[in-house]
Amino acid sequence: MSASPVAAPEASPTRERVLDAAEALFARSGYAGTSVREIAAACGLRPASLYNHFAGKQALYEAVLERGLRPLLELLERAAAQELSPAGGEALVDAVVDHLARTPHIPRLVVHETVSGGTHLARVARRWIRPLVAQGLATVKRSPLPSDWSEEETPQLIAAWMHLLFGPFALAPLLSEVFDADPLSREGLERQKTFLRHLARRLAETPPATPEEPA
Amino acid sequence: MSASPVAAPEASPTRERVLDAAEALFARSGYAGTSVREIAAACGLRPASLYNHFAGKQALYEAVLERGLRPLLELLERAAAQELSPAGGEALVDAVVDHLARTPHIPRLVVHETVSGGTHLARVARRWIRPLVAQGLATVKRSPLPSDWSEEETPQLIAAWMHLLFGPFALAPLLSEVFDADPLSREGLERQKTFLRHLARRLAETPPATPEEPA
Amino acid sequence: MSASPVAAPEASPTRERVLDAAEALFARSGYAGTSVREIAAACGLRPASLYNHFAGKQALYEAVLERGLRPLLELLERAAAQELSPAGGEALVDAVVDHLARTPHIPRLVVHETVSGGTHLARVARRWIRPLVAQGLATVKRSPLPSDWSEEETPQLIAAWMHLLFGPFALAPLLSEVFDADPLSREGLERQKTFLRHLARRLAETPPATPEEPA
Amino acid sequence: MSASPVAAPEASPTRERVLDAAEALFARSGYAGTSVREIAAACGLRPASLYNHFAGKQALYEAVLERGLRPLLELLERAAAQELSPAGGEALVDAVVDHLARTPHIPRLVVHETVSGGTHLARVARRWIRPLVAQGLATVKRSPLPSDWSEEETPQLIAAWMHLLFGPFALAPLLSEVFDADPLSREGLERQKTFLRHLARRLAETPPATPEEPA
DNA sequence: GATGAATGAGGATTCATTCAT
DNA sequence: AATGAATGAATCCTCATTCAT
Repeated sequence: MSASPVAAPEASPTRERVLDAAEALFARSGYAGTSVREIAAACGLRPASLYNHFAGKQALYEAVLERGLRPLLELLERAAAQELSPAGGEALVDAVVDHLARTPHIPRLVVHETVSGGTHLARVARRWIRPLVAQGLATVKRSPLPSDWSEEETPQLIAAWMHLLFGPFALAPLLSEVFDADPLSREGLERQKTFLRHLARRLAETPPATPEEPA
Repeated sequence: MSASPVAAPEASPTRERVLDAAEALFARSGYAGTSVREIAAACGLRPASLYNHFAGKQALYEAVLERGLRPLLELLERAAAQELSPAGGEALVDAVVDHLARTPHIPRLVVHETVSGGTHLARVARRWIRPLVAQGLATVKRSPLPSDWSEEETPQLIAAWMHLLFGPFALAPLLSEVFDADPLSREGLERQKTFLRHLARRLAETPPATPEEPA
Repeated sequence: MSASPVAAPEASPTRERVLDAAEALFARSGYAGTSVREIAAACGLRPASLYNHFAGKQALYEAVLERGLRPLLELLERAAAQELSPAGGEALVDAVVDHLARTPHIPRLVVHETVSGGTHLARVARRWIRPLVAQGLATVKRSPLPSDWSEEETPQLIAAWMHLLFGPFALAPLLSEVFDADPLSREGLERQKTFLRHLARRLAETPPATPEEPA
Repeated sequence: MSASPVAAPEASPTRERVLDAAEALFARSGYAGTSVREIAAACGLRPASLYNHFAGKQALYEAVLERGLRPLLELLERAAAQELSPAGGEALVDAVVDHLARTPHIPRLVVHETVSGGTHLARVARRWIRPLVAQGLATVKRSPLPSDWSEEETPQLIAAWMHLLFGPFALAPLLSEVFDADPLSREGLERQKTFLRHLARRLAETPPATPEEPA
């Protein structure tokens, strides 16, 4: 398989090195804020050499996004495929946080892309995320657990979890500055997981009888 | 500056027009992704003219951030100054969402800046947000309402609210694509407020006695 | 007229300087063989400055072609408008040679463009040259002079005159090398005019009764 | 090179394939307008492979010119070697048109090279064409046929035939556009040959007594 | 206050070429 | 003989900025 030049279109030590460097830089500074020169320098090449591996900056960017997003989407797909047991929510939260912690560039990349209204993610969204969300919605509707959440609120709930899961990674620089603690450190992540599990539990439980909120 | 005794030190119709255009573009594409030309075109000027009003792109950017952030910080300051009544959380959520809805560029701008590790926001954070957070933490600690949340979790809680409040604005393009509904439309915002109020209530209430759960 | 920025889209000392330099270089080396740097250097500017006057290399090229072609086409148009007197052919030949001699870059430019199958000239051809040729054909047909030339041969005849008129200018470098005499010098041009007049006379006259010639 | 005793010093199937592709592309777009990549792609190789056959782009170009020019020059040489019979002019015209029609890239290539003042053709001109022209001139002077053409006009006459022979090939794209008929089609070439024979006859014949042209 | 023109620095990309394989 | 990978030089062009007007 090494001999055939056609076989695996993506796999070569250099190619991966380029992808790694590009991933880090795109995650840090976004598409527009990253220059091909920087990427080349970061992986010990000259700019011209990158073009032996990728058709251009845009193609490189999409390859980075593709490579980074696939495992995440697969994780979510696998999760969506299983019925959500009561404890399942917490397990999923843990799994996602653990995954994101292993590829911390990706959530920042995703947020960069999303906040810029990037066309590529829009395509990914349509092809991958929408079915996922659809399945998630279906699952949530079927599951008995949400107590006082109305059906109308489920989109917000799903979006909220997205913000809660991606936000800490994407906004890590600011949070680190504000709270004097690196949220991506081992303890930071552990705390985050504990917190999100706690939150998941609280949201899944039946609320106490609400004493007729006056206002 | 001569007329209004209270207003900002510099204010002129053109200046404001430039700031408006720049705010929209920086919010859409970030600092690196926005060119001075675009800004100039968007407010009917030539690039050279912008330099009659701002020292440069960076200065313009900071002015935009400054102008956009001040009211938000003041809102939070006022909120932090009051004791948090039980219903106060919900009121604050409403107030913040309403404010952000009125300046929807700002949360996107903030997320752009934050995710890029922008140095400017870091400074703002140190000067403005940290004291705010400190005061918030103090208030939360004093307040009787948090039920089963440990002190350790308050930073996460505060950060979580930040994600929940800013996320929907920042990631609006993706959410719109995924949920087939514009989260920044009137109904979208109303739904979001309802949801967040609901969430605030749930988080503030004492949880039912959770019998088991060993870990 | 100087004050209004809209009035004359083409006219400014610098712009003309750029067009002059570009015309000479494009004529010498063709579109692909001429770099923006060379053009800039040839008119005492930096490359970036050219973009204050032209949208890009292609636009500059088309402006050169436009500017150079218009007078030539107008000359031909005026000529085509008049009936072709017997001596008219010779006068036209003289006029065209004189015109081309005054703008010797243009025929080379045209040949460059033509031999490259340039898309721009194709458009010009359709819009300008075709009607000209049509009119020329009509005139020729109406005129009594062609003696033994058949109607079928008129396209060839017209094309031949084109080659005879443009060729000496376009291929001047080679001819100069081969004949040890600059065809674009004063005497060269005079000789060329004499020759073409002679040729025109010979082609217009009725041939002597060709006795034999079987095939 | 081993098999054929007479043939070119270097010849290999691949080499010829490369030359073919290069000839077509150089003829279409000129030297500067043709990239090594294009040539390689056109003959199913990678750019690097070309360097196994040619020292570089320039060498490849010269090989193309060499290969294309040699038969043409030999044809002219043979023609020049014979006394020019009265009908010889027409026969030569036919022979040249037939030859050019068989290698239509070459005239375009020559025009490209010539109009660019290419250094290579200049060398070829000095080494090959000048002697040819010299011999042609000598022949013409000796020959009784030109009637009213003065000796001074012979260079123009020779150049004119060059324009008439090469022009239709080189400018084929434009002519095709203008006359709505492909001059390189079979009928087009036939018509061109007829026309040029006609022209040659007319130029060779003694003109009728010119009635003292007044103007 | 507005701008046309100029520009140094840098943008992405293509070029012809080399070399180890 | 063929090529993947690397690269210096050059490509066109955009950038933010300045300055005289």
